[in-house]
Formats: sequence, structure tokens, C-alpha cells
Amino acid sequence: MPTPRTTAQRTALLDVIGARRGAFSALDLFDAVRERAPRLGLATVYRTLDRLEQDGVLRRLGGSAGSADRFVVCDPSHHHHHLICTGCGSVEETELCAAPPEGELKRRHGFVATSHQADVYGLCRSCAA
Amino acid sequence: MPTPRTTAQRTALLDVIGARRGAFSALDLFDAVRERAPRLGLATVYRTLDRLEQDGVLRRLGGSAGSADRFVVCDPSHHHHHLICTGCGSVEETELCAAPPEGELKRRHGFVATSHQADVYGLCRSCAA
DNA sequence: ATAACTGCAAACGGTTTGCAAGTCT
DNA sequence: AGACTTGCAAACCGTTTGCAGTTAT
Repeated sequence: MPTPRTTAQRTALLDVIGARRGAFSALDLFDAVRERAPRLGLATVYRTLDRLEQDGVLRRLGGSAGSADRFVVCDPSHHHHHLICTGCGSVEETELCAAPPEGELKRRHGFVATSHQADVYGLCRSCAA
Repeated sequence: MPTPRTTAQRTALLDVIGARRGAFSALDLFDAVRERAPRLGLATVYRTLDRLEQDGVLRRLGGSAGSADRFVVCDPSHHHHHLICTGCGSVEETELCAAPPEGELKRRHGFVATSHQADVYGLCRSCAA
């Protein structure tokens, strides 16, 4: 895994991603970055997103097949979950953990948990009004 | 929403689904049912799965785009979560639930939770050995 | 009779890939 | 120079849809 190179496309992508607050799809990103880099190809967006996901910078929120994957900027250094607003699609993080405790899972089910995905759906502050 | 009709295809599908223990994809189901109903179309499988999901009989475990959705037989009458084995693909249910208390979410994030989805990945009892 | 269901094939949307050309180091 | 990156277009995969024919009620 080589060190990423500093290309115009990569810079533009990182720039736009850094300015995002909520979740976005590859196409969202494509459209946004294209305004400043019209020749950007969609494939490059996907390749960059994959890489950022591997690096732990982004987290992929997989939806059902047929709908596009979405990504959120994600600090992997602390454990957190996502609050996904069904009204406006925004995503925020919370430190409150929504997963069954590992010890209890082991005891009652013999199940050794390695990771969990606990996303909470509902309405964010603005949409709740 | 009309009452479903009793057709040969539907019967065969329900039959195979009922005998399943773990999670399965539409294609898994298609292959299995085809052995007894060779003329079955894949579209019918999808249409039936959609319907069963709406009826709460199945739950769809969405993967990332590009990979197929999988389904599990699901009793919607009681709250539960899934323990998904990354070794053998089996899925079991647990009643253990540690969802963040709604009051806390409301207070700290202004977020009104309506539902949550907490799937835990890891190794089941047999695979852990 | 008629509303629902089916198979087929074609369309679809999102994502990935092969490749020749271009670019960072 | 040489490895990496890019754009483009075509391929890919799972899923959905239009439609004409069939079937349960």
C-alpha cells in the first residue's frame, strides 16, 4: 500500500469532504467537486472513497442494494455511533453506545463479538420541529 | 394491499424459506426453489421477498451496494437484534438490547429516536472454536 | 369476471474494471 | 525513469419494471 500522491483531484476531493457535515453519496461528491474540476471522472471518486474508507477516514453506511452507499467523515479513534435523521438525511455522531454488552453475549449465546453496527434512526433537532 | 393468493410459486418459496436457519440472498432462494419449480423467475423471488419484508416476516440485512441483500426470518412481535456470524453466515437473535436511552439522546442531541438497528458481527459458538 | 400473479427480457442504478495517456516523486 | 493516478467507456451485478399471458378467487 503505497503512499497516496498529491494530485489536483485528490486535493479537491479532500477539500470538499472536509467541508461536509452530513453523510454524502459518491454522486453528491462527484457533483460538488466537479464544479471546480470539470474533468474529474466518477471512477476517481469511487477509488478515492475506497481508499479513505480503508484508511479509516470515512465510514461507509451501506444501505440496501439499489440505493447508493453513503459516507461520513469518521474519527476512528473513539467509539461512536450514528444518529441518522429520516427527515433530512443528516448524520451526527454520539458517544452513547447502542450495542449489547460483549460479556453478556458471550455468556448467553457463546457469541464472540468483533464489531457491531448500531445506528439509530429518528428525527434530528431541526426536523423534530 | 390485497390478500396474497395461494400460487404454486408462493407456496414453494414459503416452504423453502420456512426451512432456512441462517440468512440467505435472493439468488440463494432462487436456486433452492428452482430445483422443485424450474420455471420460476427471479423477478418473482424478488417480488415475494419484498412482500414478506413488508409483512414483517422477513428482515432485510442490507449490505454495501454491489453485494446482494440478505434476508432472515424474523418474528416482529418482540424486540430483538441479530448476531451475525462472519464465519458461517448464520444469524441468531438476541433479546439483549442496550440502545441509548431516548431521554439521553433527546437531551444531548435533540434527537428524537424512532427506531434503531443494532446488528452485531462476530463468531458464533461453533465458529469460535 | 376480474384483479392478482407470473415469466421473460429489457432496462436500471450504482459500482468496478481495463486500458492508454498523463502525472507526481 | 518508474510507479502511481487518471479519464473514459465498457462491463458488471443485483434489482426493478413493462408487458402479454396465466391463474386464483
